[in-house]
Amino acid sequence: MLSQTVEYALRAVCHLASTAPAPQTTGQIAEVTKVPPAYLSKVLQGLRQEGILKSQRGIGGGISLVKTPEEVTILDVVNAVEPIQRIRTCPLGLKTHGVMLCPLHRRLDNALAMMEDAFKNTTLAEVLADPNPSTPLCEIVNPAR
Amino acid sequence: MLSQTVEYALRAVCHLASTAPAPQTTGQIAEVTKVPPAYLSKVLQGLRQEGILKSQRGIGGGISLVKTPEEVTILDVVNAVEPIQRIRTCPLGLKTHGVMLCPLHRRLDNALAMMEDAFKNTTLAEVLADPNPSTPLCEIVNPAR
DNA sequence: TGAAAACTGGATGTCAACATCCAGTTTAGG
DNA sequence: CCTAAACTGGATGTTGACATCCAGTTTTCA
Repeated sequence: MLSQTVEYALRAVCHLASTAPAPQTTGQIAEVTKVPPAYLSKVLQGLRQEGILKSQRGIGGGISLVKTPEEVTILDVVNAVEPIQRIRTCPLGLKTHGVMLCPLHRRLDNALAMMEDAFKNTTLAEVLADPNPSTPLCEIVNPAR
Repeated sequence: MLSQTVEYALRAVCHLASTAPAPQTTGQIAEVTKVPPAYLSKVLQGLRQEGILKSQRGIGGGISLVKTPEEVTILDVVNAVEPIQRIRTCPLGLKTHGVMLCPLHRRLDNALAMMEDAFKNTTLAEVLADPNPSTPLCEIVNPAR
């Protein structure tokens, strides 16, 4: 449903949010998030080009968030990697474009809108602050057993 | 977000629902739904193998719904083509499996659940009965202008 | 200033989704 | 029983997502 690349990107920014504003190297992020390092490098490049992340070369460098975790939403990250394609005109290309989606596509787009909204209303800071026993990347803080 | 194949499958079953219980040939469906005929044939085969559609060979044959439009939901069709993958265990493979999703994946799965619910609560009959000026496959019945 | 750390960009490989084509099979109806 | 209609299954082609590798560039710090 959500692409693998989106999943990787979200893991990475969540980790960066948890260490913000300190930068992390691609290797560090890859290890924590369990994303293939070579591919993560490409994903992070994309996020940098979209203005979500910034990078610093050389010793002590790495990748960090451009904004604070409070200012970045899940939707920002999703849209930077693979924008949610809302259905705005009839996919069959009929002249009924504009607001006149047929009942089927109206419903499909409503579902997309719900998802978009949910993502728009969640910041990285909220994810980090969630009163959940596991940390954002799933390592147990308070094992139940 | 939703694959092209799911879109094609939904168009096809919507058309079949509108003509139910009369069968339609692959060619007829392809024309109305504007789906590549050769590919539609494969999609319909999949839906038949999943028990959503049935086929009849020979003159006068074609494809038709197994159940009535009232009994088939959008989710039935979506799941037959490309099941919605809920997040049930930690995608990082950490030992925190079960109900212990981290805040990030809990939110992603909630979004999937919302979509799943929306699809589960809409039958083909409801789509057809929608008080919308355009028919399920977008041809205008009452042009506004 | 030089060497190691770290990102950058391009080339390349793999695989599944999307798509097409056709020979074969089944069936209705004359 | 024969022919045209219609589905079926396999082979094949195309493209983009996922993934890897490496040579090149930038930067820090000793």
